[in-house]
Amino acid sequence: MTTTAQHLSTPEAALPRLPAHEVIYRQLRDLVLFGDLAPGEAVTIQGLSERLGAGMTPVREALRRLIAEGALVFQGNRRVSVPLLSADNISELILARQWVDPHLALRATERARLSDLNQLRALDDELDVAIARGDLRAYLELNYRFHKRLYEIAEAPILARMADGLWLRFGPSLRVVCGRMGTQNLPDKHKAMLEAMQARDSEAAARAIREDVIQGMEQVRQSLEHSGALC
Amino acid sequence: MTTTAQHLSTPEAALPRLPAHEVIYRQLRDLVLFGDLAPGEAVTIQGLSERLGAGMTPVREALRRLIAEGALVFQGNRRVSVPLLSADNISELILARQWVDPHLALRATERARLSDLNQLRALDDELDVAIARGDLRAYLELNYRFHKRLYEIAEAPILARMADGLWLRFGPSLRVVCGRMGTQNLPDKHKAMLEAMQARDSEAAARAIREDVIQGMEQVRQSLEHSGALC
DNA sequence: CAGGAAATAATTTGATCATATTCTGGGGCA
DNA sequence: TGCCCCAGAATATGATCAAATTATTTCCTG
Repeated sequence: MTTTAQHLSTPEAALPRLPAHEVIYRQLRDLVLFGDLAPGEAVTIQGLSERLGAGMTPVREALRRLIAEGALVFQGNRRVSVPLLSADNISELILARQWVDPHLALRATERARLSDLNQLRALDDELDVAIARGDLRAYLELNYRFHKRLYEIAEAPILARMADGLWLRFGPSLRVVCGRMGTQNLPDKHKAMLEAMQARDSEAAARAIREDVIQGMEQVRQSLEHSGALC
Repeated sequence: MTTTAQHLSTPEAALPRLPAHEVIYRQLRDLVLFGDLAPGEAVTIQGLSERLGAGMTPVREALRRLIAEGALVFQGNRRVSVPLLSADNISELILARQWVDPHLALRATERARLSDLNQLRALDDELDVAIARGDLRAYLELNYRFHKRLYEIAEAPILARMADGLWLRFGPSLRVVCGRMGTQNLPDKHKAMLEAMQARDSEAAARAIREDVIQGMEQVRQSLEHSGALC
């Protein structure tokens, strides 16, 4: 019904035919990450199976993976849903990100090559455009890709996966918050970070990212407190 | 709410009939965690399916989950295996554990009740017995359960899962190292930690755990360096 | 006679398996 | 040595069975 591009029509046809469960996984992951599945919203295996036009085995595998990553929770016996964050959860996330993100930024600054810096700048420019347009979805996606790229540059796969996992947890709430406040008053610290990176001042880069993280996460926390337990 | 029909009070009488994929997952997890699957060792879906006497669908799901947690890697084409740790990987693990574990110990100290302390002490006593007997497998399992229990007491589910995930990554190597050096010269800092917890000195507890982590992980690192890239 | 609660019937969903299909790697043959 | 074919492994589907939630019915009480 809803979904189109089921098969064959991969954007880059040259890619080696990746398996269905992998495709499903990425689709669901994006759905969670960018808030298309709201926190608390429940999904069923068979429902997704029909919605995505795939068998249930690939869907099951994708779900297991996402559950293992904390993107979904296995609510009781029969429900899988996007987790609702409690105030304590938020505190944990803030704490964790306050540690990993700056650390990765530090490493990234030490390792970044010119092309890396250019890529980050390009992403940040696109981000500005998205903000100016008030395009929430693009904002969320570009903001994520900016940080994700930073993780990759750091060349620390284990820490990067930790950071990525954290993102999966607060992504849905971020959408809710931004949808409520608009994208205008979300001044990120990316510019300061890029300058620091260019100057090879890794400490400053780490500090900038730390501020960026705190700023964003505190906004989530406050929005959560105001709107009751639901976020 | 809806369900409360599960009788928690009956420990072994009414097990809620665990699904097969869950059972398989736990079996494989223990196999990895305690080094029964050596680093680098490859597994096949069909092989496990026969070995564990289950269909391949549950095995597939369990594998996806473990891969998502970093306990196994999807070796390119057709092999799933326990990851080999590089020197860089070890450094990342040390760094990460040096942060999470003390933090969880700190929280645990603030929250621990008398029964919690007694449980930890009991585990540590069993641990001493295992060391005295030279029972490697028991040592590994009890050491893990000691730390795991600590994580639970801290009541920080997200951080606890991060710490648990890290454990899955170096577990196999720990077995290799201990198998090589014996259990005798592995003096842990658990006693100091327990004392600090009892005195409600959370800073000291965090410090003790930090030393425990560093000590253990550095041993892994050194053993890795000596024996080439394989660990 | 009406309202509600408990029991039961029905539908939905999850778990598992047997099987078909696709793809990879290796061995045999030129 | 290099190419092609085949065995076997992994992927994916639909069917089947079991469990649970929902809907319905019935019976009891006020």
